[in-house]
Amino acid sequence: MRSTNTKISSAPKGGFLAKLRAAGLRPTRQRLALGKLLFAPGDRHVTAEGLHGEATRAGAKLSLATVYNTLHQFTSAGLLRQVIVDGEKTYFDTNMGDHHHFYVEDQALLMDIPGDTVRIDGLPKAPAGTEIERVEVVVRLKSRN
Amino acid sequence: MRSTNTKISSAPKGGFLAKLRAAGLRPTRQRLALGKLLFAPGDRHVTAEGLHGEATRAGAKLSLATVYNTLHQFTSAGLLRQVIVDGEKTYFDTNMGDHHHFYVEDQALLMDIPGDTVRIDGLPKAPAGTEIERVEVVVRLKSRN
DNA sequence: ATGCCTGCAAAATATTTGCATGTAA
DNA sequence: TTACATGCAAATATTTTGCAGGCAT
Repeated sequence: MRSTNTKISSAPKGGFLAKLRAAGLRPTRQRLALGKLLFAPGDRHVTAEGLHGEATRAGAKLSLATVYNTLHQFTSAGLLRQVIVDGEKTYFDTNMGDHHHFYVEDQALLMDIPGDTVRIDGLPKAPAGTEIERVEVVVRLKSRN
Repeated sequence: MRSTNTKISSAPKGGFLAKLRAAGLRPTRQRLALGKLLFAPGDRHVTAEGLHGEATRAGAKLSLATVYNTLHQFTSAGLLRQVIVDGEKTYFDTNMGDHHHFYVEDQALLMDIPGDTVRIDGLPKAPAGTEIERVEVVVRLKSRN
């Protein structure tokens, strides 16, 4: 590495650094850069590739593989949730609350639906030997031409 | 090709051949072999790789790419539906009726939930400029150890 | 100082496409 | 016969892993 004078411990993102440590993840330059992008605004939906692009444009130097690894680490640590809607790309959601999703297929655009307004009735009980982990609702949309 | 004496038009699968023609798809050896596997029993869930394995074991000679292409063609023709639950693999479902899914994550096992018993209330209306195409419910299960 | 953990290059896996070739009309 | 659609090899896209080396302790 050329020049690593960057101070890391200068209290950058409020609780985020604490969250990282609690999860046993070291606050590296890469983690902090991605964390800043992910947790700064409100809720976000990102793909690995999209986030890598953002980070790169913001001047961070990291590989796409690191973005994948970091997203999965954040997910294991309970900071992100994985959303499966597309088959091609995996989305990660910063909204950890109970909620569902709108997905506009022709724009590959993902939006939250607040969870507490939605009620699902009439589900059969889980098959023998299994238990329910989560119920996910995806409302697929197409944009009106 | 070595020996192509196989008669194709000997009325093999009841309505399936007619369906193919209606969709503008020629009843080739490969299509018929896959169609037979897909539409013979009751409802099925397959992956491209799984179906390719079955077909090969049954003695058909075709490449995995052809299986992918055929599955997509059947989907466009309205004979199959694509189900997205896993991110890694794409599943195809022969059940075209309105229904939902159980998905056992640790076994990559997909099961139908009859659609007409499930009721979903409290969904917000579709965002401006879009309309609802389909509402999908996936109940994620884990097997009890 | 040192050993665990990180980050990335390279590999693995999944899917799509371009074109030589077979097939239905 | 002939044009068009098909099926597969090769290319592409996405994600995971093994290990050299950086970092917190």
